[in-house]
Order: sequence, then C-alpha cells, then structure tokens
Amino acid sequence: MSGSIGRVADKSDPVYKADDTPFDVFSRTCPSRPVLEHVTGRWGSLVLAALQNGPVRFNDLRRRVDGVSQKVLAQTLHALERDGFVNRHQLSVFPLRVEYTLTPPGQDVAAKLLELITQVEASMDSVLAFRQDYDSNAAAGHTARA
Amino acid sequence: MSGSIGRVADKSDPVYKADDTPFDVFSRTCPSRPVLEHVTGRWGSLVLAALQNGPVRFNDLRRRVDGVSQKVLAQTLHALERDGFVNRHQLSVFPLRVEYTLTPPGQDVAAKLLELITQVEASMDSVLAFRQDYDSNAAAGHTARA
DNA sequence: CTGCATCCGACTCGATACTG
DNA sequence: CAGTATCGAGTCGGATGCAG
Repeated sequence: MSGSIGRVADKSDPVYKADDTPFDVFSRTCPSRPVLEHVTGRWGSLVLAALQNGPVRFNDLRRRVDGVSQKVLAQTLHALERDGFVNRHQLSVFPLRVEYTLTPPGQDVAAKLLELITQVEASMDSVLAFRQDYDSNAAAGHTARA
Repeated sequence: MSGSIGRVADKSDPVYKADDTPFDVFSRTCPSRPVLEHVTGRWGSLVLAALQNGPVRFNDLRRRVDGVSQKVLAQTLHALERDGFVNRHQLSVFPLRVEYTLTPPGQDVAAKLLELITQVEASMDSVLAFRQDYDSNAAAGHTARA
C-alpha cells in the first residue's frame, strides 16, 4: 500500500446516499466490499445468474458458465456459499451428486444482478457503435474527442 | 482478486457481430461479457456508483473510491469510456481539470448497479451472521474452507 | 492536477494429476 | 461426478518518476 491513498477521504464529502445503511462499499475497510466483489466478480455474477432457475449440479454449472475452470468455479461457489448466497446440497449416493441452489438472500441479489445484466445486454448496441467511433477517433486525433 | 476483471479494454477484445443476434453473457465469445466485466469489476462498479451524482474529477474520484490507485483508476475509466458509459471532459485551463460524467447508457447501468449494491448492503447482516455459523461448523468438522 | 510509462511483487488463473 | 493439490505462466495492481 501507499501512504498517499491510505484513508485520505474524510466523512466530509459523501454527497451521495444518505440512507441508514451502516455498510459503505466505498470504504476500503467495509466488510461489504469483499462480498460485493464475490457477487460482481467475473464469475460470481455469471454463477448467480445461472442459478436463477433452480438447482444446478456442478458440471452443469460448468458447462453453463462457458469458460470457467473447475478450480475457479469451486472457489467461486465456496465464496458465495460462505456468504450465504448459495446453498450446497450433497447427496450421499453414487455417482456423487451435488446440487447448488440460491438461498433467499442469494435470490434477492441474483434478481438485481439479472436486471443489471439485462441492462448491459440492452446497451450493447450503443456500446459497440460507440466503440467503433471511439477507436477510429483515437487512432486519428488522439486527445481530440468530444 | 486479479484475473482479468480490471483489464483494460483494447482493440484485441473479441470482435463484435453486427447482426441482431441476442447477446448472451454466458457464451465465452459474446462481446457483452467483457463489457459486463468492466461494469461489475472490482473498481468499475464502485466508479460507476460514485459517478451517479454528477461530474467528478479524477482525484475526487480517487478519494471517493477508497483504495484504488491512479493507474487502475485510469484504466477503469478508460475501459468505461470506451464502452460509452463514461464521458471524459477536459478543461484546457490551469491547473488541469478533468471531469468524468455518466453518459445516458452509463446512467442506466449505474442505476441497476446501485440497486445491486443496495441489495448487497442490505444483505450484509445475514451474510455476516451466516459466515460465523459457517466458519465454526467448518472448523469443527473437517478441512477449512476459503 | 492529470495521467502515462516502467519496474516488480503478489496474486490469480488454468492444466494436469489425484482422491473420495 | 465432485472436488482438491500442485505448479508454471500470465496478469494485475502498487510505487515511482516524468510529462502535458
């Protein structure tokens, strides 16, 4: 860490949000930040989204979330399980069968996540269009943007 | 967490398809996935949230998003700017003054993001309670979990 | 003030191999 | 099937220094 960014912000500037939540993700020491990272992480968000429609087994999840490795999927699930967003149910049969489901808090979070994902997908057209513009301008004039 | 969540977007990102095929984040090749990662990334989400209430200058943003370094903040802003979610406005005065604002698409996404963050913060009590339970059970039982 | 370049440690990922 | 252990490689992120 650096000395320059260590707790420089005072409680004098929070312009936004005057609600009653004791948790503030903007603070680096707030326990909600790691939780948010589990939820919004590269794979966490996709895993939660994939669990929206009922129990899913490990390898099904792996197929559904295209590109994730076993190791990382296991890590992701552990984190979400420990946060109480995901429930792991293991059947003592053979072949081994483990089903993952969303807990009630997990459903709440996943619902919001789904809305976000939907919003992002809905924005994709404008994003892609903007990027083309942005890239060509950057290639030509450099800092000469709108 | 590192991964490539916070990686800077560049022209080597998966190329887009111009047809009207629906975007599916679950697909590894879908262009919406990197965009979602910019938005939900460790810092991207906090930056978008911090920009909700109007223009913010670089260093203000840095103070607001506690713990982020200049380099990473700049990277994050570049990615979001290229996606068309954030607008960078530089005033040619001295001292140099740069203001970042949300574009309309950025506002839509940030709104959903805020809801998600609020939901996560609202879940924190149950999360922390659950974790205590989870950890003691794991400690008693067998191998410790992450 | 803003922010790019570079160096470098720390961390994460993914592939493989192995256990229950 | 459902993971865990290990290892190499790649990346990220922080600090510093410099430029506009």
